[in-house]
Amino acid sequence: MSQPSKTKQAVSSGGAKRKRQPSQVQDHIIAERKRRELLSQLFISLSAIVPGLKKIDKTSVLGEAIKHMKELQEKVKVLESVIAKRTMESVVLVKKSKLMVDEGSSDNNVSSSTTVDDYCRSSNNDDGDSSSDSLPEVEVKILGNSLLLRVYCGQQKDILVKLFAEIDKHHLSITNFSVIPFENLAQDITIVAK
Amino acid sequence: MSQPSKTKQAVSSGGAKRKRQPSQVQDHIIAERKRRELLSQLFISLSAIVPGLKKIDKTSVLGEAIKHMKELQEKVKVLESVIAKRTMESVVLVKKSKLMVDEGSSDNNVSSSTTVDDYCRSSNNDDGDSSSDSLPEVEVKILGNSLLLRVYCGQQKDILVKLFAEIDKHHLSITNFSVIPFENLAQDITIVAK
DNA sequence: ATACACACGTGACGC
DNA sequence: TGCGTCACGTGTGTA
Repeated sequence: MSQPSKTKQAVSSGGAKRKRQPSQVQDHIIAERKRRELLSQLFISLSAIVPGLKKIDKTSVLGEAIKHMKELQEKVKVLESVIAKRTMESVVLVKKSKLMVDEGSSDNNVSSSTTVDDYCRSSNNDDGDSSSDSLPEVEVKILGNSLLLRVYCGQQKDILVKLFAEIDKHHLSITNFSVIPFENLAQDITIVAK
Repeated sequence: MSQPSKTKQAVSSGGAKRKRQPSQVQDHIIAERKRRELLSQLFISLSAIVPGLKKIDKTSVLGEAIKHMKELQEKVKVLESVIAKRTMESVVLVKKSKLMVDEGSSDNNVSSSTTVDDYCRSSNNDDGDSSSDSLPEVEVKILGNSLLLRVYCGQQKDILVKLFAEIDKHHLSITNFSVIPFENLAQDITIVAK
């Protein structure tokens, strides 16, 4: 710690520069020291959360932090898009299931790309059952070129025509069919088509 | 640019300090300058990718960068777990609806079912679960004092009598009954009793 | 010893 | 005016 103590009290002439008093200089030193210490600690904290850090240079830490941050942002973007796509599929599914129930009859020209696995996913809820509000339950099985469709739903009257329309839209012919009422509240529909 | 030119060639005695030659001092200055410039640029780059930055202090930039990086990592973690859960559900679902697709008859009546094949394959060679041994699938729903029993199984002839015996054992009377064959290999039995 | 990295004190600029 | 921030040159330690 050198204290040059250049107490230069300039006169009022040309290139004069006011010198601070020693106490202020000391304050300045202390403040700067504190600032540096804070910065160093931040660097340490940063290097702690950046994974796979070979060098602990400030430059390396900053560079790797930037790189990793960009990767993270890109990753978040991708993951969010994946989730969005997933939920989108789910929504499409629910929509497809709902169109059997609702009389809204929205435009359903999605018959090209939606495959049977979509139907399978449509009955996805939590593993525990117990939530009877998510009717109808739809289940699809495939064996050879036959398709078994089972629908458990409430007692809407128009659900059968919608189901048949949907089946017909996929150019399937029904080979077996059964509808069983359940306590005047629900019904279990089983269809085999090929 | 001051050149003190303190060429102090110390002797080998006590507190001697070797002084560099002027060119080396200059190199040192230049090198340090370059290092600082690089660091500043890194700070700028960092502040560019950290969103919502009010202050552009070095400390603030570092602090916000750390904060944001932690948030990103946590977000990635959550999103990945969500996706894992989603795909898990998907696999469980497909597994639950054990549709068995034989790769031979890919007659495409049932619209393109390639994704179904994929899912089935990926879920079938899972653990050593003998695929068709988990039949029959049994599902029971209870509504009021009625009971809906659905059995999906192979074409055993004795399963019906066993089912009826079981139902009779619980003093239930069958009010509705349906058995639907499925491709000469399986059958879907639906019973309502009360 | 060459090269790099760091912390320090210090002058300067802006609010 | 003072307080906070920055960049600079420099000394020192380490590989």
